[in-house]
Amino acid sequence: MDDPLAHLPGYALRRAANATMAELAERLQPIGLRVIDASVLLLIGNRRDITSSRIGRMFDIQRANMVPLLARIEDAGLIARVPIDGKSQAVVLTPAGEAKRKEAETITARFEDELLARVPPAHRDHLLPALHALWRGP
Amino acid sequence: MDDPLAHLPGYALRRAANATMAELAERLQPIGLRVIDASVLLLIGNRRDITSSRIGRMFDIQRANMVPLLARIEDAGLIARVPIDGKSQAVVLTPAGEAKRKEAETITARFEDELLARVPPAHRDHLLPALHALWRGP
DNA sequence: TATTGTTATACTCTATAACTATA
DNA sequence: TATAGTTATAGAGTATAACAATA
Repeated sequence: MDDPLAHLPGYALRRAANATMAELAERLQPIGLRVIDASVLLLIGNRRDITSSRIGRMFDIQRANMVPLLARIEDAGLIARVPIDGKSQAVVLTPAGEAKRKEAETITARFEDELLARVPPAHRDHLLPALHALWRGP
Repeated sequence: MDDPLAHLPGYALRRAANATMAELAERLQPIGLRVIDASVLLLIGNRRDITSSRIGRMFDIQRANMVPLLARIEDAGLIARVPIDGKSQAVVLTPAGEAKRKEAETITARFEDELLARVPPAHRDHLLPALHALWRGP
């Protein structure tokens, strides 16, 4: 396609992220999860002290936008709320949520393995450190 | 923040892409461009034969979604349409568009340099090849 | 005073279907 | 028959402001 922007790392980064996320979305669709849903289930895991605000902070999602997100996952029966104190509530997995988390884990683990396998061996071990430098700083 | 998903390449890829694109958007805001606007101006360059459909194909944007995108850039006086035949029209830069393209080029070139500089030297030369393998295949 | 959870709202980005006109 | 350009629309994702209740 002769893309004159292909040599730009920021551009290639966005294209690679878009392509891989679209593929992961496809693989999660059969179990009824979006990418962000699977991320939330994996993040919660067996913790019983994680709040909506904290999930939002981890994923850089505004508190306000967590409301419909968690509501949808809750309506699917995958999470429940457990009061911590008068104003905070833990978000925890239901049994169905834990089962779904395991499915999501299988799919994403396989997907991440395949992603790495696509990177030529000479570059493979450099990908994650390079991405972390761009995302989280040095 | 102790992110249990940080070791996943796909997750790190998305986070790195989001962070860098947000930063580029900030840098382009002073000259009134979005990231996609700058990409379009850079892609057109001095070509006089590129169509809306072709830009869409290059960037994986649906034809239908190119309409409001180009309309906005056209309303800003940066591009014009030149008929190729009865059904196709070239999208070309106006003089103002060419001036804006130069500004965008300066900003993005500097930004891309800085991005690479953030990657530790040992990993730097591996980033682009690794991203290309994920995006465009082997 | 700061934080949690929430409502409401608006804007961007993306996906799909359908239509007209031309190659 | 395939492609270009367009309209309309719906679904996501994201950002901001505001509010009540609690720490």
